[in-house]
Amino acid sequence: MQEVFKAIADPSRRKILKMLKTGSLSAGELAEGFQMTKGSLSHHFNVLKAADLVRCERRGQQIVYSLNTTVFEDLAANLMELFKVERKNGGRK
Amino acid sequence: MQEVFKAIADPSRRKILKMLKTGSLSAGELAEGFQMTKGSLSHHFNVLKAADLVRCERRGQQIVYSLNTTVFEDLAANLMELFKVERKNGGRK
DNA sequence: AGATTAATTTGAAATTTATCAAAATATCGA
DNA sequence: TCGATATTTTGATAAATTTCAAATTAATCT
Repeated sequence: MQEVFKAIADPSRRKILKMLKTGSLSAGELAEGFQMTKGSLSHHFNVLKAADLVRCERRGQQIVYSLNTTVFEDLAANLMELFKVERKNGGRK
Repeated sequence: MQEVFKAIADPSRRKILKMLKTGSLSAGELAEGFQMTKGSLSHHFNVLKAADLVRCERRGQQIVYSLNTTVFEDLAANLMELFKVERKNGGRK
């Protein structure tokens, strides 16, 4: 979970996540939204992957990234722990 | 909002927030939960204050910290933007 | 096989962050 | 006012992060 918090702490990475909200995009398509080099962006992809916030899949010559929303639930729960008062049953199964 | 994301990216700071969930605590009381020096902790307090996640108030010799939950709503909304699909009315007034 | 395109990895420089020890500030009580 | 206590601020250092340029890997096409 620490890796998730670290991942979303960077504005560029949050922008990547937002871009992926509407659907999968290749590394190149994502790069069009940024000034920085593809190499730098690739680093950010790695951080997002390490946090399991995105998945990637090779499709021919390109690598397609997509959002992994399952982590979001954990993040939301974890965030609740920081602020919300305990409930009898925190909504988990 | 960037400052909020940065603030919660650090485990020590998240621990501080959790400790304050149950109620206000002085800098010294908070320090008891950590190994690091009071100076280092004070730095973390500053980061949390900059993000407006905590408020502080001098009470005699000590300085008492408390959670500011109003930011939480903004954070939650901002987080939704990263993952959730848009709604007609995102719940804001 | 060689050339081209798409993306990642590596190595290095610049910046930021976390931490400590020591100095400074502020309040209280004798 | 002086001494003790609580906390912050400063200055320095070590570690992590961001970024670029260049080298590398992988797939496609002729």
